Amino acid sequence: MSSTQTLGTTRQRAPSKRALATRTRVLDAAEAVFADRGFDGATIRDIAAQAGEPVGTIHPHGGGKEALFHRTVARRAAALSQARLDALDRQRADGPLTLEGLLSAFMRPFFELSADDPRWRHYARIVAFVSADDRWRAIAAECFDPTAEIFLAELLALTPSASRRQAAEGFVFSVSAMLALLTSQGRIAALGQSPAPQADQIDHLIRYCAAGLAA
Amino acid sequence: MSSTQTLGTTRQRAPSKRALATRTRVLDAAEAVFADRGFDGATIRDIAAQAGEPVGTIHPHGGGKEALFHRTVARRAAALSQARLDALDRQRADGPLTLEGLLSAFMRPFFELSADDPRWRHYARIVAFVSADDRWRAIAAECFDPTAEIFLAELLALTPSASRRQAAEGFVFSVSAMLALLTSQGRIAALGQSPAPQADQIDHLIRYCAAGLAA
DNA sequence: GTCTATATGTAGATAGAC
DNA sequence: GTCTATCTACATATAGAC
Repeated sequence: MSSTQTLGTTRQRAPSKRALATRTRVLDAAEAVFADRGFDGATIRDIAAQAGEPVGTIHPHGGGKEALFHRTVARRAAALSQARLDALDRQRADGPLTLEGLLSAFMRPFFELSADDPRWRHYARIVAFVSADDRWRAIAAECFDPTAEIFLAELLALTPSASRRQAAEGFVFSVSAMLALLTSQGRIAALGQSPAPQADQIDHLIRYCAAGLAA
Repeated sequence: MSSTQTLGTTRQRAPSKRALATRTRVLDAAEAVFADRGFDGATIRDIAAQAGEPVGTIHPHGGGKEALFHRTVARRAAALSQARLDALDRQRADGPLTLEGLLSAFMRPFFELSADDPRWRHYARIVAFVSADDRWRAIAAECFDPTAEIFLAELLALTPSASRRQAAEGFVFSVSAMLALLTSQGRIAALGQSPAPQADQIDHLIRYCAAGLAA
């Protein structure tokens, strides 16, 4: 490939391929470090080292630590939402929606992506942080609430005896259980005294949440 | 009251009343600041300011930031465990133990203490941090696992068809739902679009978990 | 035991060369 | 756009006066 500076007439408006690649590496590195240490525990230097980039490169691409965190969360949010909504459509195509089907559409895509790609596993931990800490409420509202509203509306339709308030509580309980399964494998293994196949765990999670929501 | 230095024959082995009062204030302040900002976000200076003490006073009482965090978690752990075990005994006295009774004994004491005392509310947030982050596994193992084992054994007895592994998963799901209710009031209110009386929420939580565990 | 002052390291951010 | 070198601020921790 020729160098990027000899392209002649092309204006330098759009980021070059190389700049885009750097941005991706910086975001991947931020994802890994934020997942491992949390927002306050992570340092720009750690992220730069993980990305194999000099420290100064992080700021042009991230725009400060908070903005970098925001971008890290936002980057995969649309893909995650789309995977969930696609799964919901597929459940609907299979017949009338059930509680298990609804939960499956919400939860399974996350686990499938995490199984395929370690970066999605990092992302899952970051989602857990964002969901648990009111400090990131604005980010959660932007990235996750729209999809949550859709699933909550379906949940309300499936449990007509529940108030919206009760449905919201049950939804939050279920999401917290899902995030616990994604992030607390260590504790589960310690208490359970044996490793478990992931597929069984997910089936168990969905049964657990469906029964709880039905109650 | 007379000053502490004129007591004559008493050796200065045991901490003076004043020192004990300072220690209590330092731990209360640490509890509040750790709960608000997390371990990495909290600073010794914030804790000192909250306690109304000079910065240097924190180290003699806490022995470093990590040790101070450990002491903060450990201080109320015994009282919490005892409250849970007492509640379990009371449930047993009322007749054969049920799933709801077991969950009630584990969860209600925490909510009752939180309702009475804002410091217990801070403590609840810290417990959530410790439970969610593998970094504090050793502290969790020391402070919470012994009681968790007892309740897990009762749970296994009540659900004979479940393996230990499944019981442990269900237990972790239930604890995460409980902690979500303690820490995510903001998100629940936002999704639910109306405030909820706490008593109803706890009843709902216990019904939800009991149904999930029965599944 | 309590508090003041300070040592030491490292954080986030930026200015300016390439 | 990329990278080097550096600035400023504040973190934890401690040494030593009271």
